[in-house]
Amino acid sequence: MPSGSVSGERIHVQVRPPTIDDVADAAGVSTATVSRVLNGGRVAEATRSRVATAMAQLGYRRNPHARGLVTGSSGTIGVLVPDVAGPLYAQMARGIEDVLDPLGMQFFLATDARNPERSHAALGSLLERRVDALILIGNQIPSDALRALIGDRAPLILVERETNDDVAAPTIELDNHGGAEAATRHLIERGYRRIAHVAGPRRAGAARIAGYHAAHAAAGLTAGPTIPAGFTEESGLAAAETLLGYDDVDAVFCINDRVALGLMHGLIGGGRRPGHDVAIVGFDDLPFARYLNPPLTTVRQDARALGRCAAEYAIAALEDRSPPHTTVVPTELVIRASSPMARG
Amino acid sequence: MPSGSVSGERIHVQVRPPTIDDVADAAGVSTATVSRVLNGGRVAEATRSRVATAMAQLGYRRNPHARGLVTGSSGTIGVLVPDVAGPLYAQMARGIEDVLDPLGMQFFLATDARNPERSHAALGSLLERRVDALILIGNQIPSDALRALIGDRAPLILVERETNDDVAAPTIELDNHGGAEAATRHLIERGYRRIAHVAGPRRAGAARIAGYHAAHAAAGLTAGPTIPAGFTEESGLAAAETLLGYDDVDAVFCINDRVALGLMHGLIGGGRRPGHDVAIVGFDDLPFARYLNPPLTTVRQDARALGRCAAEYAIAALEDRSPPHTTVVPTELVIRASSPMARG
DNA sequence: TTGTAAGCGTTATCAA
DNA sequence: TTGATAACGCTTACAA
Repeated sequence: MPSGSVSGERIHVQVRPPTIDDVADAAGVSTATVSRVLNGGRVAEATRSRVATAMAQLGYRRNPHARGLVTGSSGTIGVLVPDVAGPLYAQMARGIEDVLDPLGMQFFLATDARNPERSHAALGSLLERRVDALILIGNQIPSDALRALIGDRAPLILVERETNDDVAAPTIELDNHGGAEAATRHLIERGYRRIAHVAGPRRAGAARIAGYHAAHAAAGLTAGPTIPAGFTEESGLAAAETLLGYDDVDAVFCINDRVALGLMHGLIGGGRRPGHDVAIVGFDDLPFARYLNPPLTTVRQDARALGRCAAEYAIAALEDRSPPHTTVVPTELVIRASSPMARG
Repeated sequence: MPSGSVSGERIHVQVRPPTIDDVADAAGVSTATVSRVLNGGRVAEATRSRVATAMAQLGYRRNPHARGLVTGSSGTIGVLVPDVAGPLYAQMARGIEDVLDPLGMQFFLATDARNPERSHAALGSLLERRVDALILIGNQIPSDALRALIGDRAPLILVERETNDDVAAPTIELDNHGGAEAATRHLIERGYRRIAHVAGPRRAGAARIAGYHAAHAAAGLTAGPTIPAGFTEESGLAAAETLLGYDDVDAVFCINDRVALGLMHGLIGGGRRPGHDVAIVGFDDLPFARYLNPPLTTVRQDARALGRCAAEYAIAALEDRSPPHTTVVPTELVIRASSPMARG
């Protein structure tokens, strides 16, 4: 015998969420009819509204598990990024959300921290979730391993892939070469003659190095020193040490804004004035760039657009419209005070 | 009659992923046994290894939809953030991932851009996904609306809630008051006597204003002007305009680093030298802070730890271990060159 | 220790 | 236009 409820007592019952059966009962129709209302099938208007009322009253939400079980799809996309904390990756995620959200789709975000082992594990758990498609950003898994892992489970979209072997999948890339070339050409046009490059690793880094050289070649100039670095302020700071050794360098093109920031810091510490003694150009146009002292000339990339593009391709692939094989997203040079006309 | 396969032809068949039945057949056991292996039930070692082999050979992955359907849970947590692109939110997401990943759980990230309408919609789609728990970051939905929407569907964890009405849910907050007080006290101790505050909106902003006043009160000083601003460089720049009007102000405590950056930029533009004519303190310790010129004194917050904490509470709630009602995460003052000893 | 079988909440195929 | 009903792939009593 259940104990009587004491006045003021509040019994917490975990209520079972309403099912399609509950709705069908409430509306006096079959579950098939409710399902048709849900999925936009042919239903008499009167019936439809009765069902709609019942759903609203019960606060019905369809169960995605049951739905996924029968349809074989999850309405979900898996996104693998190197690092959630990178502002550019966050922007890409935002772009992906821009297109998924209106479609009622969501995405799982996983990170691999550029670690191959972690990469495999993350991809595994994404596939485990039965994502309908996969967007891989800055990925480094070799193409054969990728294929072995993914097979035909889900269409694949690659963004800024970091290896050179070809994968039979739509790829979206930033115009790293063009951006670097434009940045370097800008410095040349402003009268700088000894332009160093603080370079980044991997594929994107290599493309920017190539662009840097191309601009020199086009102007009939000899490229300056290339100093290898990473992607953070810290490695920019380290590059400054090296650069302070060259007193003929009058401009530096940096692999990105964060490196440029570290570099500027180091140069100032070494008694050189960015924007006066030495011109600086970055890459990315992070929010802080225009507020630096001096404001940083840089190559803007629209990471959000990249994300949007990737998501659109993913949707296209799901709908059997095959997306283009390779897309290159343009960059834009933003000129600020860190690269004035050379005093020469 | 199916046409014979032509030599060299490659027929692309969308292969049905292996099911638990396939594994059972391959291993010569029942599906129940396979399920036990999967879920760590009692199985003879010999059987277990046979099943494991079969799973490996087939490349079996359990279907989360079927699983979710019967268990009633999804192994998934919903996270609602104001804005994916904010570096701090990204760090929180990372902290959440830190604890979810080892548990084989994943999270859905939704954003509301501080927009109430969007907030409801995002929460709806998260609930639609049948997330097992919900982490709301910087949320502004009034408590009654929140309860109406969520009910008992999922345990709720609140991080840095931005309204004042109380919700019966575990809440994690940054020590905004303490951090602001420490920053202001630091300026006072360094000999500054006319300290302005570039303030932020909402609850966190109010707590920091209170901390700023508390430090003044404790020192028997009168607080300087408080200039309302937002959270970006742009509003810091605008605040600089105002501040240039006060020539007695010798130090500024800013709501965050981005605002401090904009402010410094504006002050320099107005002929005042941060770290010389005027001391500056920020909040957050974003990566760029220590590389500014001068390096920015700021209040570090460990957003990743906040995220970890939230995820742990969510897990605890799922396991019926009730998490503490309110947790305040401490901050740490990081002293750099933007706040030297006052010359006075 | 293992197997049998009954759901879980949908969608989709038939008939009516 | 509607309604039965059989999957979908898994977990979990209950039996053996």
